[in-house]
Amino acid sequence: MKEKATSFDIAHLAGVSQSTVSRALNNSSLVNQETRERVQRIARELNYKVDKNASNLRLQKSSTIALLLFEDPTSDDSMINPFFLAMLGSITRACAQANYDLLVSFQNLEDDWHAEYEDSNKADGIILLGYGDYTDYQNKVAQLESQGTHFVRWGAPDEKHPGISIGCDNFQGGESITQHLISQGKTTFAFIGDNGDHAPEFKARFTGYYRTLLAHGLDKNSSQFDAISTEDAGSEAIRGLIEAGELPQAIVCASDLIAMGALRALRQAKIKVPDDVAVVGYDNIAVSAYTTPALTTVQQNTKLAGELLVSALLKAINNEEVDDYLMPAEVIVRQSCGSQ
Amino acid sequence: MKEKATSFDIAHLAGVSQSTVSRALNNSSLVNQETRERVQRIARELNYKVDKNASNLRLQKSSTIALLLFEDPTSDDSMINPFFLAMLGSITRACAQANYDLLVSFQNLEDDWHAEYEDSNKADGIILLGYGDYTDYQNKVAQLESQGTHFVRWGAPDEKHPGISIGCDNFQGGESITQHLISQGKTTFAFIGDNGDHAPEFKARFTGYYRTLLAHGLDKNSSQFDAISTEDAGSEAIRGLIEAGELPQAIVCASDLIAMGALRALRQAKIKVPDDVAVVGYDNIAVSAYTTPALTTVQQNTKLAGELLVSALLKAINNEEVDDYLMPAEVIVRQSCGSQ
DNA sequence: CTGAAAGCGCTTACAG
DNA sequence: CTGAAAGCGCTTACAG
Repeated sequence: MKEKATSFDIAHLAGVSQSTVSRALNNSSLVNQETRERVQRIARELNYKVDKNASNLRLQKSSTIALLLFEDPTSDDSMINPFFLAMLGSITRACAQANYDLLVSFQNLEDDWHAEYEDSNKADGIILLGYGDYTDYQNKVAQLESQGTHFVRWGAPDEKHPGISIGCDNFQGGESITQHLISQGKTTFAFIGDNGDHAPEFKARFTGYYRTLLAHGLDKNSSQFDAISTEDAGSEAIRGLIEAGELPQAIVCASDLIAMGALRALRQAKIKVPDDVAVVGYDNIAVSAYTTPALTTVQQNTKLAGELLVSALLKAINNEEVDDYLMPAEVIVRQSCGSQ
Repeated sequence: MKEKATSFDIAHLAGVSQSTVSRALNNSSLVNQETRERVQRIARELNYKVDKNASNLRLQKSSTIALLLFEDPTSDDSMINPFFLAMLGSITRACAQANYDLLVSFQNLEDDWHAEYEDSNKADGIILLGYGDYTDYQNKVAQLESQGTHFVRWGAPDEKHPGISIGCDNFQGGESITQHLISQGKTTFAFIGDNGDHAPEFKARFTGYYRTLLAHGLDKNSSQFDAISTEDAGSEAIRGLIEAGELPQAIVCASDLIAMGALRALRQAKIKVPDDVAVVGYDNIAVSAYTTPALTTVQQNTKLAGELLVSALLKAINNEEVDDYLMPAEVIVRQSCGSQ
């Protein structure tokens, strides 16, 4: 393995000072064009690359963004929520476009919380995805804020949370999907998903759902069953619902993963979807188009979300004013709700 | 935003020299225990974190691994192959466990090829995932090798490729799935997927498929249709197959994505799977369990793959001897082949 | 347009 | 056990 070339090596070969090499490589207008071209040519020949550690140290920045993914503590360790994977993809692309590197870290509950990315100058800012344990999450966000760390979080704006948030309107998503079911003539409902303060996204979806029923005078025809965002929890909740007695006309699941489990449990119980009961999900993960029947769901635009998260963070890093942004959620109609 | 504390600030507060602070924080045994504890306490109070750029610069390493994902140039820009996303997840976990950071980069064809991660000291080594354009890929691998970069690639060992490879046995996977179909009594076959030198993984799967037919004297009963790894290509190929005339008893797809498209095209043509024709895929992506019928496919163990890639790279970085590794591929039987 | 010099914040060989 | 000093490889204010 060859020794790595430094700017001094190039300076020597080009017969100029090291300062001039640095200027030439940074395309400074201060340097003679002929000199600049010569230096750049030599740099290319030597396969020279600026040492990022040195340049970052000098410039006190890193051109790197850290992505922290907080997973649901109870979710299967080997499986990452497909929705976050999709987000990861779009964030990666957006970073590349902005010429930033992306440092990825999955935070498990057991891990030490290390938000040291910015403190240690490894990253100029942080994107937070997911909640993990919500109480824990709030502490972490508060800590980031108090340290003056630049960060953006995926989620709804919230007075309890400082910092910039980019999210998708879970309340409106809950409304829209419920509205769709009502317009299909459904009159009795069940909501499958946690509805507590520890799961704010699900709670907002539930609230949108419930308010819509209320507006139509259907709020008495609703039940709710707890479930975290896994298939197994969905199946479990459906078994509870079946045991509880009468089947509703429509089952609204707080996530696609829950809906997958619901479809499975219903199939096992020989209950036909959508003939006996309509089922809808939330997230529009890739799988949802392929279930039997294909799942009607609510889409969050992950491509746009990634772009917004990155551009908002970059603005924050440059100390520009940034507003929270709430994207609209869009109903994707497939077969599981009986519309088609 | 507060100024970041440096080791000098801590030295000042602790009444010791900056060298001692550095030693104390690195748990050097050279420092008095009482002093060490005092320094560490003050560091904690100030929320001090070692500046990674400075320490990396000094140590000439980065404790960071770069993951380069080469996508199929023709695949939909907004969609990342779910198989790679799964790999990404397991690599991220493995890195975290080894206390390495992970820099993620998606390389599009249009992008400049920049393997400068190690050259610029941003990463100590590189993991290559995917091929993109294969000819291009070979040049890049050769370039990495000639520069003495530490890298590991996902794929089969190959004399034409220098460097360490970790992969899954595509030849054996092709054999196993074909063997399974033959044991189900199938006697006529079609293979959907490219079979050229630009797609070595598909080619190996095809070769395993074909050799198995040959061994059973069934090689005359086989046709092959080109397709890259997308749904659309799969649908397109199936339409070609249908137009070509007689339907085989089994369709072997070179990837699950192709198989998805195949199922779609067959459904549109009112051809029943598995009653009229068996269909099998390759990869066991999450979606494959949810298609109708659920897809029989070949699994590559992504969790193990991620761990092996990371540990092999770490060994290479430490200049230890590393061997190529070829994982076995496992047939996952579901409904689409008619076995259940 | 160019060069000599300072300094970013660390780690560690050297001297005590 | 501790401190003073060198040096990792850059960028840029300063002087010319």
